[in-house]
Amino acid sequence: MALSHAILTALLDEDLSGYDLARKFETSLGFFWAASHQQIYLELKKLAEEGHLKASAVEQAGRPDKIVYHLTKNGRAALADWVQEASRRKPAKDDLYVKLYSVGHTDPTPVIKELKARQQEHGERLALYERIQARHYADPSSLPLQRQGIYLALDAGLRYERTFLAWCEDAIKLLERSQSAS
Amino acid sequence: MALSHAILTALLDEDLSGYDLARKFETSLGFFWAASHQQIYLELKKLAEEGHLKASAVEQAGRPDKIVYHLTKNGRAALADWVQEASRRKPAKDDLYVKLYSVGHTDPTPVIKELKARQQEHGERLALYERIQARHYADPSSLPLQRQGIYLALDAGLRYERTFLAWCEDAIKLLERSQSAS
DNA sequence: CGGCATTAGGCAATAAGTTGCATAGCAAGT
DNA sequence: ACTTGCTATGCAACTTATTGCCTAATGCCG
Repeated sequence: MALSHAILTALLDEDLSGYDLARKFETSLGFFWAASHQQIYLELKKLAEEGHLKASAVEQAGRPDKIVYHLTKNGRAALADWVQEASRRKPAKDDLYVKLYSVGHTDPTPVIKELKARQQEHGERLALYERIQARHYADPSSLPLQRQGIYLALDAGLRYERTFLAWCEDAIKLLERSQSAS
Repeated sequence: MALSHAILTALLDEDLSGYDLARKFETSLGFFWAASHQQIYLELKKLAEEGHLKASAVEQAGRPDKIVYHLTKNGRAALADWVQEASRRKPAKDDLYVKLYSVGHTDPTPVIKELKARQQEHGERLALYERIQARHYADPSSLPLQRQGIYLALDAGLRYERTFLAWCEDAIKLLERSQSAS
């Protein structure tokens, strides 16, 4: 229901092969909607069957042939419908929060360890977002409309990572304090 | 893989029936890991079969009988193992961000509309978190260890909602500005 | 008594996502 | 000749989650 729409969205800009899409989903749209190549190839097949995409085989010299997908009028309409549908907030579904609930019952050390690992991980992600922003979205008000949406998504990512990191730090402090107190 | 652990976590505190758990997942842990009653009953069955939980039928007067689940030593160990495992960040997987990528290609009006709806929704959620915090977690440093983890999860929720709302406001501003400019 | 909400539990079909594996062409290095 | 790595596509099995539906006991309201 949703990866399919992400794929249609990615194909608004340009025709792409499954392989191209898989790489695109490692960055950009993939920051917000991750997908494996297996899943992508499967969805592409379905979308082509449903008439949302048109597949065309492209012979290549020097590398394997590929199948390039093009968004049809049909697909464009389906995407527009989906954009119009209201969507709801989703719970975070992050293991970390669940683990916090066990803190009083078991040793908090592994949770602290994980918080520190997350600090690292989210710090790296923040740095990545910051590089992208500095390189491509430094001046948001001068951006063409097509880039403004992406800028906003990136901005949401930046704010999220910063908030998470600040929380992380405080969480570690609190847990370490009560650990040494006991 | 994960709801099962959330259930085990919820049963650390007290023995509960499937029905009780389903209600618990409407708040508290459910803020971070949502689950329907169908899914919960299914997981409970599996967990009991695997020996992580012990099921006991309880006859009730004045209401239907129920099955109460108790965390076994086995289940407690499995949970401890899981807490020790490292977990990774998850992409947001929020439709809204995907929709932003389509902004330059279709009319941004529905996206603005959705942003406003989200403002409402996240505002309500924030208010709920704030009520809970004021009522139960007003003074974090004096909290017993068992409540500190929950406090931290709640705090993460509070910060997330505030960050999201601030972003929402700016996003609406930007999109409305470029809409009127075109 | 009838209807409705609450408590309590469940099944079946489908959708979505993950994991592991397989195939194959071609280029470049050793 | 052999291996490594990138490009390119896919299947199968499994887990996880969603959706829609169902049964049944009881309490309460009118």
